[in-house]
Amino acid sequence: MNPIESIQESIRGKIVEAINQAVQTEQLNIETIPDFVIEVPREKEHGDFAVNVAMLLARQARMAPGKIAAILVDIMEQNGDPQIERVEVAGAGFINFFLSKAWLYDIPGLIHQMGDRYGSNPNHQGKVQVEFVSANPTGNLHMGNARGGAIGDSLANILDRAGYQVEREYYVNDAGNQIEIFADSLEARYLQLTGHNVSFPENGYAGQDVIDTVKSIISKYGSDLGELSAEERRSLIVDYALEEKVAYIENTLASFGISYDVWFHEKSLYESGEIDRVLSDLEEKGFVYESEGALWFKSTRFGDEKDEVVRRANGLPTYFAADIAYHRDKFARGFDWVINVWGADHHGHIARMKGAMEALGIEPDRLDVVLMQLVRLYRKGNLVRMSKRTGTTISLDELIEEVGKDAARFFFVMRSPDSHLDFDMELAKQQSQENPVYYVQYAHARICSIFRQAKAAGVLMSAVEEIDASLLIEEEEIELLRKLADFPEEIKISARTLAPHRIARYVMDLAGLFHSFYNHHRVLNDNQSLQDARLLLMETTRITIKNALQILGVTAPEQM
RNA sequence: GUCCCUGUAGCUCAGCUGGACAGAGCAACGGCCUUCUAAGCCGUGGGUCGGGGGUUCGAAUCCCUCCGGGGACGCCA
Repeated sequence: MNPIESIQESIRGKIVEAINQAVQTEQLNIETIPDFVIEVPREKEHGDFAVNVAMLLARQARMAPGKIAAILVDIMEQNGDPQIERVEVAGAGFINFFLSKAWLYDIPGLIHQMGDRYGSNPNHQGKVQVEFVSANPTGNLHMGNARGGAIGDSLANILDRAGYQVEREYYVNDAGNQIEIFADSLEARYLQLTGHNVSFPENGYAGQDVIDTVKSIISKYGSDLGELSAEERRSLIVDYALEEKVAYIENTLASFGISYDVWFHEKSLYESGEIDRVLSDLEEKGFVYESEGALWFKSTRFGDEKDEVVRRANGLPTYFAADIAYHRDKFARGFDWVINVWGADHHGHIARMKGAMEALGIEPDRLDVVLMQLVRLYRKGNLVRMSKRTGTTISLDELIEEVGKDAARFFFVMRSPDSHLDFDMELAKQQSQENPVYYVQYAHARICSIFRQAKAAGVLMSAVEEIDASLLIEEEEIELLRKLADFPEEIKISARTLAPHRIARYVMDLAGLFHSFYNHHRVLNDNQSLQDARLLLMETTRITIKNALQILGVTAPEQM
């Protein structure tokens, strides 16, 4: 149920009807009705909804927009409609609708009835997969992964509420070249720590975490794996390390409020032969060629800047080859829509990935990539360079430890993915008005507090059917109702534009309207029926705040 | 050099498929607690929407160009 959408559809119908009547009575001479917009004006004086159809018809009808609008308004006035208080022509030819408030007063009952499902729209169908984070299991999760986690998970929640059947997936890069390098690094550390004099590979993973992992291997298996062949020892070490890393990632993300439906292992694509298969399929279709000993995909055929290697001269497939096989597999699993959340540094990968899908006969528009810009960390107003070398890097578990899950998740989705994110550690930790997370959570806690007070005073809210919501006539009440009604539409737009930050903004606005109401009017008072109406307003505001926060992965505390 | 993102109030950002005098939070200044949590509210000031062209009845939004910031251009992932 989407109140705004219903109203817009109803207005659309009235406009179309009026146009048709105008044509029939020869007041208007047009061929087609253009795709007009029903928008919510910024200014209240411009009504509840405004329609721009008269401007769009002007050229076709060879008539001034104002005149067309006047004709349509005239017809609509004659038709009459209890839903519409008045319609008027304004500005350059806008048709402004002023509605009767009846629809607003239906909102609380609707929300109360839907409860934690309020905001959900059943009007989208299909299976959609959201793949996000997918950090290499060779190191810790960093700020970029954290942002990807927050965006991906919220996006999945939004799509779920928009009616899609959603699966969350993590792609574990546990095969290929980098894993060989990872294994080299582990092996070198193992030998070093067990008293052998070996050098560390130049491009190896030099971090402390690799050393820690090796130490735990030694404590578990001892410092002498001499029984094993070099090959067996290597695979034992790397398998152990990967398992440990994946478990770490899974635990950390779980404490970030994220859990996946599927952990897909790149290794399985090698084992099943899927990579070779996809390469030979591409070969069959003539989309690959050999050059300098390597096999290349003709991505330039699909608008990419240059072709891309899929199999190296040494015979090993590249990451790209595995990714093609992986994405074909996603669609083979029946997803209608596949969404990847990637860091901006992967943008060059998009064109060729879509090209590869096209080459395989998969409509490339079914793949969407949400590209997110980088995160910059600030401490006390100073930019902290994220450098592993100097040790200033902060991992996701450290971040959660320092600022808490709620603040971190909220901050990461507060900005559009397109926007570089400045993460202010001090602000995230601050428990004050400067911190938007607390502002929203406080609104929820305040409402809960009202109900605690009511209960203590022996006050109970009447049954919803007996409550007269039309007693809510104060400006703050009307604006709150209006905002509550927007929620399903907000989710719909967020789903369409893959924009979780809209929900963060929405809930901040909603909290603001609540606080304003709270400071102007009392809920608990001696007017029983007004008190009931306000209690219902509070209850439905609370539900909506909670639902919005749920989407963002932020808790809604009952007390603060 | 090519491609992607970005440039909106002192700061951080929002502005949905172009729409009516450009918004929010913070910061600044001034008010509001004997009544449901002041982690709150109310008010004031503050912007050539990077510059310049163009399309349009209408441009922060679309196109071109220039300038600034970030990123990507590997037989790495």
